[in-house]
Amino acid sequence: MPEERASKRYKPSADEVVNPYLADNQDDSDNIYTRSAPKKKLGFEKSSANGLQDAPLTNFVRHQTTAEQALKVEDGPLNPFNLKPLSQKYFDILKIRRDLPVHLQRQEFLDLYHSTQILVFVGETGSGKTTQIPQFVLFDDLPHLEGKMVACTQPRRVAAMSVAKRVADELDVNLGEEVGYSIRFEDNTSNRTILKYMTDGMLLREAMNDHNLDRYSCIILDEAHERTLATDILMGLLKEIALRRKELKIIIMSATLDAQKFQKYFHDAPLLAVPGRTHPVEIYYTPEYQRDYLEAAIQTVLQIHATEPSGDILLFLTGEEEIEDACRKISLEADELIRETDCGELKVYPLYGSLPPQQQQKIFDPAPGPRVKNGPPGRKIVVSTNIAETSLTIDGIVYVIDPGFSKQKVYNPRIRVESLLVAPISKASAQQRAGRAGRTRPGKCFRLYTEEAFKKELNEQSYPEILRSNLSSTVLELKKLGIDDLVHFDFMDPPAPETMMRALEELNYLACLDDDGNLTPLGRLASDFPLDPMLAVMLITSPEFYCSNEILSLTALLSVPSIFVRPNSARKKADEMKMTFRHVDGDHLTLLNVYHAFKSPEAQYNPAQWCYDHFLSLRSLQSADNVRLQLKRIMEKNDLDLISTPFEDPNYYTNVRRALTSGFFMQVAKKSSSGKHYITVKDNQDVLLHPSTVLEKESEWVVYNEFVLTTKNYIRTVTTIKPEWLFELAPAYFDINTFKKGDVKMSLERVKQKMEVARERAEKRARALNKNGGTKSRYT
DNA sequence: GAGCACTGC
Repeated sequence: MPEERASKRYKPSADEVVNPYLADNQDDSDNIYTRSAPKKKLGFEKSSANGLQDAPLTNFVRHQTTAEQALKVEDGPLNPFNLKPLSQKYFDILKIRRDLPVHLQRQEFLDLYHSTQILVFVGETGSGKTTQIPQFVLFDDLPHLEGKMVACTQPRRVAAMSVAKRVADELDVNLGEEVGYSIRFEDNTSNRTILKYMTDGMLLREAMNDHNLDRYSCIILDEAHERTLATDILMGLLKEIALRRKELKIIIMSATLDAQKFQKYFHDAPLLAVPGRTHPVEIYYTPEYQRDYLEAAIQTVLQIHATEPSGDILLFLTGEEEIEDACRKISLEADELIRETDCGELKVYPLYGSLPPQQQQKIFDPAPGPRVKNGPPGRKIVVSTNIAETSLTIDGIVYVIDPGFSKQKVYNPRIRVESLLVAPISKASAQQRAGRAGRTRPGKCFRLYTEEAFKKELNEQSYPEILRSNLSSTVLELKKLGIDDLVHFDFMDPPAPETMMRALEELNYLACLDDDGNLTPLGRLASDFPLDPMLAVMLITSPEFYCSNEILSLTALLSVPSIFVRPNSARKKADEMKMTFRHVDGDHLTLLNVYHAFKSPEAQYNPAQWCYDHFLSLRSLQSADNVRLQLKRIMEKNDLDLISTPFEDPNYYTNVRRALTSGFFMQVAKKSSSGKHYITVKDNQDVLLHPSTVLEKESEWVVYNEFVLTTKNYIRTVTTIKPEWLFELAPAYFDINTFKKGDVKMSLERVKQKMEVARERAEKRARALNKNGGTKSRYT
């Protein structure tokens, strides 16, 4: 079988990593990113903010320090950042740190860092870049002298938290003081903080209110190769900020693969590459195309178990159902294998995002021991989605099986639908997967496709998220970030024009942007909420419908994973339980009912038990509570009233439905004349109500929360509305002249006529009433 | 009569 080393170890030579242009022209002002600001000598003669007169850093000159200087200070005895004596634990960790590959290149890093405003840094797994580089920067940037901070972004919350904790230990400070982290719902920093780990989304949020990110002297974007939406926007933004703030330093950190693309994007920024520390992984390909990759995967598992030395297996599949199915089959076949041969026990663990945390934890259980004394040891196999590719690391994996597929989000701007499709992975992904076999010792990766297919059919990189998403939120954010000219915004990968047009159009209908594309007051308000624009607009306008408390709850519920649990073993019971919360007018109102029940004293007495009994997800309900609180604070900050229609008022639920319509008028469907399906308004797509709905089939007009494209076109989470509301609440969108001829248009015309007649009658009645003096409910 | 790859504010 053909072989290939998955993890190459290399150290780039100097001419590979140093851009000659920059090296020769360090002070050339033509290069906009070369820093040539005067170097200040920053002594401590005067009393500095921290009173560090005898501080170990006294002789450090900002942006002129050397590795040697830093090493000496690191050796103690005083902590340079809080002047306390350094602990034994600190020195123990220091030894390990000095052993990391990145340590050898500290001076090289500083030289490059001094020479440029923007630096691209490439470090493979195990190089120590995430923990060490920000510290290298700290000793050179001395942000505390300027009242600034160094920021390091991560795509995931757990990473931001755990790395911050690690680095706080390494610097011998308390987490939240000199070193802290900031993620949604939790800001663990203080006025002493000089190094802040944070999610990329969090930094983007900060940029919305601080366009120059003035509180930072250096910004490090880590894991940039993952190309999250937030990282992509931040890169474009930082490219602009760099022009306005010549003294700001920027480091883009990435795994090897597309470093050149980053360099090129940042005006040929210099590159520093540091090797990683992983074990070699042998790659095996199948000699021919595998029609049934699931079957091939199972056979490979059994073959490894029967013939390979001990070591755990990681198998990548695409989704929950496929994984559960594979786990069952593997267990059955393994039992048979054990009966027939003398091989060890095989323990099978599924792993995917929606698995309850206790079950996710099980993957870390050690592999089973031998069945008989002196027999072959047992083995564990983890069958996982992409979650094991980046988010979760399992030590002890020696064998990886990669069928070459994953579920990927795709966006179709024409019908404005995001959906999940099973598609071939990229070469970069395949390499990442293979790398999972070499974390603790040399490993093997079995690719269930041919080498030819790998070379010719797989894309180099996965498509960045920005090319696969609905961008209405992003466009609103960009506008709030002060980017007026979106067409000329320098995206690393510009999204499809149609996607941008769709987003602008949607925001215009929502009155978040005016006809010239400028942010309206409503748009500015909406951008303050971490929500999809439609949800934000619904929430902001809800006080007008006397139900902002209810819409606040509903918005939170729609922003978290499904609160309904439906175990395979008890589907019927779960469905029955759901029906006890049912509101006939639809799923949104049913969600609200569940939430209210959850908040009742009876449920709060023992929420875990209550949720279990009612087939509800405690995790989702709690996170909805969390989101609700955050949104509530933003509402209060913006003086948006929190009000309810009295529950006894007949309009209680009607008001909620009207508020819902005011945000989701673009997601309305009407029953077809045959009554067999629904048609989406304006897009004229044939859709079906999702089988999970509690809605009765008679409803003529509905709003829906999601369009899901699976085996069929479904609309999910649906509630009935009155078509009259559409003209009343979104007259610009429901301009009959803009509709294509057909079913929907005809119905809308009839509704409009009826409304005319009713209006005339009402006027007559009103004139009569006025004479006699009438009353009106204030809640409609 | 079905499903929820994974993140993030």
